[in-house]
Amino acid sequence: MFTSEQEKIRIEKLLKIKEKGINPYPKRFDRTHTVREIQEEFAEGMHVTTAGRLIALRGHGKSTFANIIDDSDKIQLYFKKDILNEKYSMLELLDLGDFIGIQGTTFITKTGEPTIVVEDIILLSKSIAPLPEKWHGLQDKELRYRQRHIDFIVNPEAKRAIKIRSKIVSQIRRFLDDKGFLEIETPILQPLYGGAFAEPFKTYYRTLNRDFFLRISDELYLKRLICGGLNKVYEISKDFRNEGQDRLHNPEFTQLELYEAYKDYTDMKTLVEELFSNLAKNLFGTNKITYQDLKLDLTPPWKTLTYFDAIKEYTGYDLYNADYEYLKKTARSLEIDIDESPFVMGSKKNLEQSYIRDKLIDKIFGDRVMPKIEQPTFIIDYPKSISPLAKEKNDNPDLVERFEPAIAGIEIGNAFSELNDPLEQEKRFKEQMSMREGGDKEAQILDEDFLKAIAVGMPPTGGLGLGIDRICMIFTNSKSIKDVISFPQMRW
RNA sequence: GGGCCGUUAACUCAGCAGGAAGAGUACUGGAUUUUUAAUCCAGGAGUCGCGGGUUCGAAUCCCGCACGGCCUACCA
Repeated sequence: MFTSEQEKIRIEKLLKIKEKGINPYPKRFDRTHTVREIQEEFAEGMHVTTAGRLIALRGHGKSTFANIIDDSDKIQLYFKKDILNEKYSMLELLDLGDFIGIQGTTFITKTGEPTIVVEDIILLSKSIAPLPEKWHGLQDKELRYRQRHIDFIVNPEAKRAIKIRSKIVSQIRRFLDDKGFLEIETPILQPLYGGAFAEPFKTYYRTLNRDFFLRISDELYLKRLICGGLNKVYEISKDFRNEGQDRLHNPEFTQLELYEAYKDYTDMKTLVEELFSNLAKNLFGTNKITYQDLKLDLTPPWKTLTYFDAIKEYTGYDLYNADYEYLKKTARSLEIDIDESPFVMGSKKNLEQSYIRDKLIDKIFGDRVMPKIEQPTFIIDYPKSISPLAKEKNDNPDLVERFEPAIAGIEIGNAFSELNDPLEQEKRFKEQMSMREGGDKEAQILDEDFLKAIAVGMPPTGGLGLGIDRICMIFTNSKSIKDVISFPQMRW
């Protein structure tokens, strides 16, 4: 296991330490200060006891400089033989990567560096496997994702993204809790999967002798809670989709879903705006952030653009009443490879013409419109056929009360005025089922338990889903979703 | 699924008109009591991703495979 030259050398040192009667892995260590506290409160002459990982050693014979790092804060240590006496030889048994505890007194060197002159030293944990090179760190992306702990040690940016993510999630909880929402956990293992268009991961539950699915969405269970009289509910947790991976998709990802009774999608818009500027202010103290090369302003109100106006604005084509032949022509002129798309080829299958049409429009939207929307924008009023859980618009039954917030070309969520008419919902499910029979593997499945729940009665309800990973990408300026996931999915 | 690129020391990388495996960091030994990418001297460290082929000779050329990255496709 530990076979490299350097590992063997370190193991020899470890044995030597044990021979000397020193425990290389003691149980605990009391600090008077963390490294951060020392840096923040720094004054010359402080007596401190602190600990951290040794990351640099500069020996000068009878004196040695070192740096320790704790969390993300560093400090310089100064070891002198005539202060430490026989303990100075302890340095010979230390390696970069070891955890040490020290007691000493602060001072400033002649070059101006806050430093601790060490009066006592204790080994807290011996490191066997060496850390990567100090200038370049760990560059290899495969190693960074597979050995994420090392990535976090040597690449401060990697750790920063994960820390900001934690703050975002806890701030979202605080924001919603303060508004009186209840956080509720619903099943991850589900006998049926619903609430989104996606292929699921499948598993098997022995006791019940049947297949289960990892959820693709939390939607239908949360809405059953609304039917049950819980008026403001949310859930933050993993959903799973058995699909491709790229810079915006990981097979398991974190969603916030929330539902609020007596509200509609316009209320959800306000909530999104409020949440984002709350996050921005708490994290950075400003609504203006930079993502990649884009300067973004999250200040409410955000721009609102209808789905078809957005298509017109970014492609130049008005597709609202376009027939299928015109759409195909448009798709080709936009260089969208429609022959590759099973839905477009669906004309060969037994699918509704209008459904194929709307799927194709949505492909044009996803490929050529969404990526171009830079500033925070609500895209509203989606076609009904691709929104089977949303309420129709009053003035146009072909469209629904739905929006997707877009930032920096990234779709970060989805919201509707939730459909609560059981008969209409049943009709929409049946349409989905016939699309499924026609070959659309992602069409939604009729969920009788859900239908029965809204048949008992669901109040008017606004619902919202937000992709937590993508929000974290925006706020941490990460180009890939992998950078905001502690352990991204890799082949084993 | 497709395309392009990558895989050489613990890390970052060179070497690829085929001819004895290299550098920096890290490591080992020595010198050095204010350095901070410390410095100076000496040294050790490799299944060149795996398998096959061509060749007198392959890290280098050819084929296959594995893993990864980027792009693309699929995908709310």
